[in-house]
Amino acid sequence: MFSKATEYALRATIYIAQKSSVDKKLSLTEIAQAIDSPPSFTAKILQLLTKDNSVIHSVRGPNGGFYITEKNKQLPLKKILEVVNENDLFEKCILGLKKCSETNPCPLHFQYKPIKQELIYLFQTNTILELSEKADSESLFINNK
Amino acid sequence: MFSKATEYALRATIYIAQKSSVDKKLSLTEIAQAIDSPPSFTAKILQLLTKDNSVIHSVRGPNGGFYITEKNKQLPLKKILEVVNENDLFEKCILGLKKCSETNPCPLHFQYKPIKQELIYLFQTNTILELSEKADSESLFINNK
DNA sequence: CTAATTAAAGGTATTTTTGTCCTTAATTAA
DNA sequence: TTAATTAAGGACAAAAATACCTTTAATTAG
Repeated sequence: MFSKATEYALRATIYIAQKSSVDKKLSLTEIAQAIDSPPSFTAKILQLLTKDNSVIHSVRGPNGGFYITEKNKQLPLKKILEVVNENDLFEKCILGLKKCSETNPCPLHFQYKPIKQELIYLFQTNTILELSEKADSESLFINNK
Repeated sequence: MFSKATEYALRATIYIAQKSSVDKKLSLTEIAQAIDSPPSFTAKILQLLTKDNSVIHSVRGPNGGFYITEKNKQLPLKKILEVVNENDLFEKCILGLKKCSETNPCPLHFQYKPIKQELIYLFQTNTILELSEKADSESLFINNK
C-alpha cells in the first residue's frame, strides 16, 4: 500500500506526537528504535517532515531532538502523505490508467470509487493527535520485530 | 497502490479476456500496445500468468499467442494478484507493523479494517469475465497515453 | 524438411527505492 | 571559549523494481 518511506513517516510522527513535548524532545536514535526503522534513512524522512516546520519541529545540540506542537497535532494524517509525496494514492486509477475518469472509466472504476473515498476520509478526518492517543503508550511500537 | 507489474498483469488479463479466443490468439506485441506497457517486461508477466495455465494460455509459433479459456474467465481477480505475488496487500498492516493484530492493533487498525474488507471483497467477487465485459470494447485501453 | 513465426528463458541494463556514512552547522553546558 | 551533542546536508552504496535484448524452443505453413 505505502512505501517504506511513508510507513516510517507515519509511524515516526505518531510516535513523536505520543511521546514528545517542547521540553521533552526525542532523539533520532530513540525514534528509529521505537518504530523499528533504519536510523539514517529515518533521518532523511524526518528532515522532510521538519522542513518549514510543516509537521514536526527539530532542535540541534545537546538536549535537542524532535517534537511536535499542539497546533500541528491538529493536522490530518493526509498532511504527512503530502510531505512524503505519496498523496497521489487518492487520485490514481487502480489499474494505473492515465486517462481513467468518470466519463472514461476503467472496469473497476465505479466499484473502487467508494473505497477510495473511504481512504481519503480516513486520512483527512483523523488528526495526528487522535492517532497518537489511540496508540497505546507502551505496546504499540515495541515488539514490532 | 499496486506495482507496475501488477497493473500490467491486471490490464493484460482483462484485455486478453476481452479480445481473445482459442482461435484468435493475441500476440505479445498487440497486447503491450493495447495496454500501453513495455513489451519485454510484459512478456515476463505474461509468463507468470501462463505458468501451469493458471490464468492465461499461450501457444508458440505462427498464429500463436495468448488467450484465456472460458473456464479461467470465471476466476476472481484475486487470482491474478496471487500469481504476481501482490496478494499480501490484504494481510498487511497499513503502517507496516509486523505484529499489528486484533489484540495488538495499530492506531489505524480498526478504521482500516472495513476498507481492507471491501478491497478483498472487490477482488474476490469480481471475475475476469465480468471485468472484461465492463471494459468497453474500444475505448478502454486506447488513449491511455 | 525448411523457413518463418511466436513465446520461453536467461542474462543484462537502467531506474527507483532504500539505506549508509561523513562532514557541517547549531546549540548547550561547563 | 571549548568540548560535547545533536540534527542537517550531501555524497555514496546496496537492493529492488522496471525494462531491454539475445538465444532457444515450439509450432506451423509451404
